[in-house]
Amino acid sequence: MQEIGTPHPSNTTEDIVATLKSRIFSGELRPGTRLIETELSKAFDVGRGRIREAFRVLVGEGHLESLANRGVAVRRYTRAELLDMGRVREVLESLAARLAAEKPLTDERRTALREAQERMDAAEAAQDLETYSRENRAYHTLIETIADNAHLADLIERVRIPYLGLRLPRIFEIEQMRQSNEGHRFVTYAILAGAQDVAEAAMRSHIRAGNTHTAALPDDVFD
Amino acid sequence: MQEIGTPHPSNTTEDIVATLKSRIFSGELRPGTRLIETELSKAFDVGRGRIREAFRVLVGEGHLESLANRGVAVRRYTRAELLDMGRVREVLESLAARLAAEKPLTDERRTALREAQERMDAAEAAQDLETYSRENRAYHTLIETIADNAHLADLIERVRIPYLGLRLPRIFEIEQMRQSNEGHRFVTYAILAGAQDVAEAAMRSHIRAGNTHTAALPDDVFD
DNA sequence: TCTGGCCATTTTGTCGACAAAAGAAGGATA
DNA sequence: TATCCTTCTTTTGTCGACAAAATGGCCAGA
Repeated sequence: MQEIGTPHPSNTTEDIVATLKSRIFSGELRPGTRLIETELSKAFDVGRGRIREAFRVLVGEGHLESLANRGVAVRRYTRAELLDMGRVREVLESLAARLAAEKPLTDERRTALREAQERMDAAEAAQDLETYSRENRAYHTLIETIADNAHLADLIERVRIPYLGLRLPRIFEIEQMRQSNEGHRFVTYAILAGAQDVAEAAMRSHIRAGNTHTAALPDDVFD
Repeated sequence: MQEIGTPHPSNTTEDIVATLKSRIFSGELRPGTRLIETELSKAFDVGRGRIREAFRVLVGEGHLESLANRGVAVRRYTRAELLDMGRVREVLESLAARLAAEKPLTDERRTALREAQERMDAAEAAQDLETYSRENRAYHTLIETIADNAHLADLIERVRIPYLGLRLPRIFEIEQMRQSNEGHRFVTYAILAGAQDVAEAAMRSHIRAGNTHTAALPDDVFD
């Protein structure tokens, strides 16, 4: 028996996709975690078919991997894959920086960019790794927004996620944070000045520096 | 009644995905074409559910778009989107060229690359647009193979497809072909010489030239 | 106590059936 | 003749049920 006006549970496939994705992003669902259809079916109060379809979308997007008669699991990454993705991320984020520098900036956006930089500077000064990490993420997203290229944002999402999914021992040590933020300042000023080549180059070396740390990750991160 | 040893039609979801994708690639299924579940269900001799799951994968990969109570259709692209993708493609293919130049090349690969270039040269000399177009595709694929970065190849596929799906009036005019192949020669020699920066820059301007033509496409291509 | 095979349980893969939504056809009214 | 409304058909969205595969536990034999 069904409530009037709610012919079917209102959790649409897209809702489920979005929810699952955010759980993967947040690291709540760690790489390798197997997703059980019946479980989620009950949790979302929805037929198994809908869960399955949501799974397929995520597989297509590359966030889940399917396991042949064993359903799906949150995608895992080898060190080599992570490094491969790092190289790609380098050029994608650099392009975002270039495009951002290309656009004529509105006053709102100039302000937003400056404030984002100031928040990172403050976190650096306070040596608050947690806040810095969050603001760092927001900063890169802001640049993608300014770059205004939907495809680029999609692809970047695809090479950025696993960094969040992995439980890294300590993503940023204090000294790394200092170097990272110095990179940000170059990028910020270049974008504000409309210096496209500089923005691109600065972002590239900024990301590359991050990748160097990835390469040095201990083996037990890849469980 | 079912044959022994074939408990279910052997068309797996992945098979269906692959088939559909190749039809989209080849242009047999043009952008905007609506895909009917029951139709494909009969064609593949498979339940509708499996077709649906295949659809979802393709949606996740970005090759199909879903239409809210009207199923899915082959993804369409506006001119603006195509240009956005062009910018992204620029940096991705350039990275592929750089990575290819980075790798120590085996003799087989040196030969393969030289021969690919020679085939394009021959097509250029013969003014055979059809062959050149096919060899051009193979050439870029070869570079991706040499670059040996699975993620990169995936992402490139995602920004390359629509060019093939669109029925362009004439992708290459003779003069365009000549310019395009000159670009290829730079890239080829740079990779053979291990000149990473040159390879990257040459590929970038090669792709950019192609994008210029995209920008000049007539409106009626976007039906 | 360890090893190996057998059985119960869980979980996935698949289909067919039903209901809702969209689209097409045809008729009535102005 | 044009427009709107009412069917009727097509197509999608959803679920539950069944079969195959994998998993885990149990017991027997060494």
